[in-house]
Amino acid sequence: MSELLNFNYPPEPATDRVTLFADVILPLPLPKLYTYRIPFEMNDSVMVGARVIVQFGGKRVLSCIVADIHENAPADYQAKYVLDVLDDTPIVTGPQLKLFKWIADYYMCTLGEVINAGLPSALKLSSESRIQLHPQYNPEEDEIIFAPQEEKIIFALQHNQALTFTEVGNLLQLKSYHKFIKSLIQKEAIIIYEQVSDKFSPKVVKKVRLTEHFVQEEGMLEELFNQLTPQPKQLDILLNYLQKVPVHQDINLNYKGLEKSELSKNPHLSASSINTLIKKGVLEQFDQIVSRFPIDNLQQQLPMALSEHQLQAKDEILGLFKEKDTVLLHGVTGSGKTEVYIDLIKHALEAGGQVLYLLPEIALTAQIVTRLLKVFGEKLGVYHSKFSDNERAEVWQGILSGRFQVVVGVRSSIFLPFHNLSLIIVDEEHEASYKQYDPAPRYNARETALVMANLQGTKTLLGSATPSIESYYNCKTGRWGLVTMSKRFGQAQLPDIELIDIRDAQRRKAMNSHFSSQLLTAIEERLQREEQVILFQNRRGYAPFISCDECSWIPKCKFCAVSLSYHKYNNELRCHYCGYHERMPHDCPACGATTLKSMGFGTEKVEDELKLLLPKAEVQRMDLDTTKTKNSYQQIIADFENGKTNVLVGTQMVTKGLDFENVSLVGILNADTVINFPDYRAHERAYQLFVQVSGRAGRKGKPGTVLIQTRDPLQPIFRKVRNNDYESLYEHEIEERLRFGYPPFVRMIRITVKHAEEETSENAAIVLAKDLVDRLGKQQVLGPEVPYIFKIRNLFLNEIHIKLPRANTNLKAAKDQLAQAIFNLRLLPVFKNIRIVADVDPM
DNA sequence: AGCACGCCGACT
DNA sequence: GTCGGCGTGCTC
Repeated sequence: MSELLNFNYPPEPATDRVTLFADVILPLPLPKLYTYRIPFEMNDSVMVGARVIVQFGGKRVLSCIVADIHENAPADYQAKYVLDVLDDTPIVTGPQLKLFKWIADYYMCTLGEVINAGLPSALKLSSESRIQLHPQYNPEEDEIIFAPQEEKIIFALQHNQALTFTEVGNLLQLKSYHKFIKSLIQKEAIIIYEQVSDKFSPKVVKKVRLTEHFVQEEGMLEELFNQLTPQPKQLDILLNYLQKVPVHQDINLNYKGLEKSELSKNPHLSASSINTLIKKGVLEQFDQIVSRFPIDNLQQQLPMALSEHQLQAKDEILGLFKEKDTVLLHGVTGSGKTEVYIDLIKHALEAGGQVLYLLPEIALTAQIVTRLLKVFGEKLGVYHSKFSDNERAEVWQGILSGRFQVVVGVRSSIFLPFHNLSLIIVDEEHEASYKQYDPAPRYNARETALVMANLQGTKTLLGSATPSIESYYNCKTGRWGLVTMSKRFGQAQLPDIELIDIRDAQRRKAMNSHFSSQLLTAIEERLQREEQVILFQNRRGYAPFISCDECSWIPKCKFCAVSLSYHKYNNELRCHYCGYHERMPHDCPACGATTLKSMGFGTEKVEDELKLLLPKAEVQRMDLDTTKTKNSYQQIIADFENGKTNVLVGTQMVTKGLDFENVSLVGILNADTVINFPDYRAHERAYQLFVQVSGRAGRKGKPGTVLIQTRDPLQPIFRKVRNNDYESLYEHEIEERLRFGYPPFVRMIRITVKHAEEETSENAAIVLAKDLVDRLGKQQVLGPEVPYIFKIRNLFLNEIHIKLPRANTNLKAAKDQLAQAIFNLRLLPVFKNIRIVADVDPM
């Protein structure tokens, strides 16, 4: 859809007496809604939740969402007119608008930012200013004197319908081309118009079918055969068509027709003879909108019958849903939670509602999608960040039209236009990736899901083998229901977990670089038995930093306060915070020595060394660097699945959702970096990570082994992981959180103050913190403090933490105070350019 | 977020 | 004298 839009919309004569105004959400980080006047003839077509086109500012034309329609004329300004309506039904539903509002309020961002994150950009419209020749301008007759540049533009416009501003710039090889455009407009040789194009285009296939009267009327087909006998090629096509579309068996099959490409891919049948048949009126061509999610070759399959434990869990969940809105399913890895979900989804669908099944990015794999497609077929929509924009828009429209009733998706699928949810599932509920950190909205999809469930009066099921402390606390206090599955599915047993003391191994000279001989031997054994191994190292790249042996020089990022990581495959030093990279120097830039040594180790080094130590092993690495291209992830998984690789080395990525039957050993190369992370959640995370990785070992009959290398084998967390003792982890953690005042006992807001000058950043943080103490009380404000990484992208950081007791706090009031304090700070001229980010419930 | 307006340095 | 740098402020 594209159309010319008149700039100054002329109001039509009043045919309808009511003057309506629309408050719209612009897709910009603006704090409030903007009010536009609805032209009378659009009174009936403008709807809340539909997109309209408006002019915003001097020339920008934007599409935006109507949030409200009313009759209150703005008192202090003249409202511009709504230019056009894009949708004949709302694309944002009522409950969604309420949810967006909640997100904006709770996470302290603007509605525009929520819309921006939520809408696939194919549903957002882009406008680009274009120029074209003035309709009244006649180059032959009108004698206007042009500058040479202007002549160039006119010439170009005589050969092109229109030019965008950028194109004009390129044409003239000039940045300052606006004056020529301005002058041409004055001379009435050109006009400017805004083209707004709707980028969403459903996928269309060309199909053909027999013209109706050949199938409707008796004997017509025989006659057609006779007619076509002299043209063997055309007859061939007809026979081919009838073979693939057996009209004689069922007349209705003809209606669906056959893809044109399906016919022409047969080398004997040429496209031209197909076209001849179309011209003759034997066949007719038509377009059909098709799904971008083909489910061909997938047989609908009934889900496996639930085991006794699964049935029991399901019944418990349904029982608890009668009294609680939220239930946590705590099931050990391999206990078969997914089957329970599938069963519950079926149950919810039968009740006639929609279902949202949330998964973290790395857990949403082809494996799980295939499994769900087999059960739910065309009813299933998949929403993944790797999908193209059109595909995402298609899921959006598919939910609105009722085509998709189940959606499996990542964090951002919480924004989809559901209107009739009957169940939300949040799997791997503890995952930190449900929280978006940058940019705004800094929302947590798990929390947002609970709010959405509440808005739509439905239930939420959270699932995890290692629940977050906060969620478990909610169960303990009785707010949520808790269902536990403690048995692994089938004969699968929990893996045997062993610790390897690195220090001891070093003393005994039993370390081969980063591998203990125990781990190496174990890997070799598996290779001999043709079993597979997963190795986990929580760091990508080759080495986290390098250092000169002579002078101890360490390369640092120019823009961030971090050392550069060494990536061997492209011989680069790279900053993991801003992406800055440079070539690895040959010798030390500080002292000239050729003694640069890599320190520490990442996945790349593990892969490298393992290949040297075990030359026979097929080693593959899976981390951010090896999964950048579109299909690389699937390829790595496929190679591992069919046994082409024996050892998979990777980061977090290898810990989630992958089920490989042949993996009998999992190795954790350095557990200490995970445990000693400076954060109140470090132990919780470490426990989750170790349990999740361990879960990859030994499925279906074979008990697996997990080897953990550590310098501190007495660290209590290992005992808890070995004994699968979540309760004891929880008891310990919740006590600490109560004692030191952390969630779930307080709500935290992290405020980051950023400025290019170290001192200004610090001063602003001090002033802000002081103001916050006055407003909220001394107990509630911590800091400011300089974070461990004190500079990112050339901005110096300072942090303030606000802790609001969960009980007896007016959260809204506190956030208003915070917003006020930030606003006031900016009023001071020194702090004009200060950037402040508030992160509610940071992870 | 853009995009205009506005006030200071290096060029025809 | 102009071009063009980006600081600041507004957009219904």
